[in-house]
Amino acid sequence: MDKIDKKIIGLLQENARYSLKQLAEKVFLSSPAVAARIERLEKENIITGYHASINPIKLGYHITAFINLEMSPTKKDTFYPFVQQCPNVIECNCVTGSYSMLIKVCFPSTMELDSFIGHLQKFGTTKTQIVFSTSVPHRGISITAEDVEAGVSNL
Amino acid sequence: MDKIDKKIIGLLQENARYSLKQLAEKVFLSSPAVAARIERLEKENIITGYHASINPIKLGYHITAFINLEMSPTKKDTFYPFVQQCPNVIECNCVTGSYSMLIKVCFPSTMELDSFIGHLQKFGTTKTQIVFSTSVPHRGISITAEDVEAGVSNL
DNA sequence: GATGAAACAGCCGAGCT
DNA sequence: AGCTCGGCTGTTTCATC
Repeated sequence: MDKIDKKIIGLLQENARYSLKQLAEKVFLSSPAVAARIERLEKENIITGYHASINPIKLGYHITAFINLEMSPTKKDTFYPFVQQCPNVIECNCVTGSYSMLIKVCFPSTMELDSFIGHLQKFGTTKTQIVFSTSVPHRGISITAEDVEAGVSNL
Repeated sequence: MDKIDKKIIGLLQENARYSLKQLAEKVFLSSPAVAARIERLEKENIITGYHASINPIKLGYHITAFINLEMSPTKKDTFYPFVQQCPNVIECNCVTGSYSMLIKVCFPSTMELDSFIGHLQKFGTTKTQIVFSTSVPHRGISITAEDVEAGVSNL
């Protein structure tokens, strides 16, 4: 895991559809060398996937919200399969604090969100925050050369 | 925006590095036809990008947390550039409720997180939730044929 | 990790439905 | 208008060094 690996990762975070040749030019290596590095990064589970980002609003999903759910741990066995299969769940984390699950969801309107929260009552009590605007859209952790040298962020 | 477009979007969400030919086979179209559709979806800002997902832990970022920040709106002008340039900020949303900003961050350890929260005090009061585990990793809104027909999620 | 050849995929134009 | 088919170009992959 050297500087070139990090550069490749950075480039693939920027645009996962760069061709091997394009990547090779940018890191001053040959295409086969880049291909081998990417294969290794995938095998080591450093790169876990390549995903298209889509605009939920253009698909009619106008409401994004974060739901904090206070749930007794005994309910996990039914809760986890539920959130995993629910297409409106964008992300779900188990977090510290009394509101133990933090769930990010997307819905066409507040009506469907309301209905979803209703279903969540089965699992525990909820506290919902609807997003107004997004100043930083979801992105990967940045791994530029500066960060590497500094070890931590440039606070 | 028909069923085939949605299928293509779904496939690119699953793996953004599928070749045009692979996509073409899966949707029973020719590669040029798929290329034209993708170009259109990008131009219409339905597809906003293609990004590699990486495992933060493998890069030494062991702590992920959500920070709720209660901030007076007058501080936005300095806060927005700050979070946008900070590489540890994975996502930042303006949300309803008294804790107006919800910030997702990644740090090597709790030490750096603590230091970051210290800096945030300039902007307002914070409430932090550290992530223990992730039951649903960040994913795009799913747009399968079933969803399209149902209009909403299969609750 | 580089190079060169062969296989493969992508691109552009013409013709079709 | 949008799709397919053909050929040319560019890209990936494999063998060799």
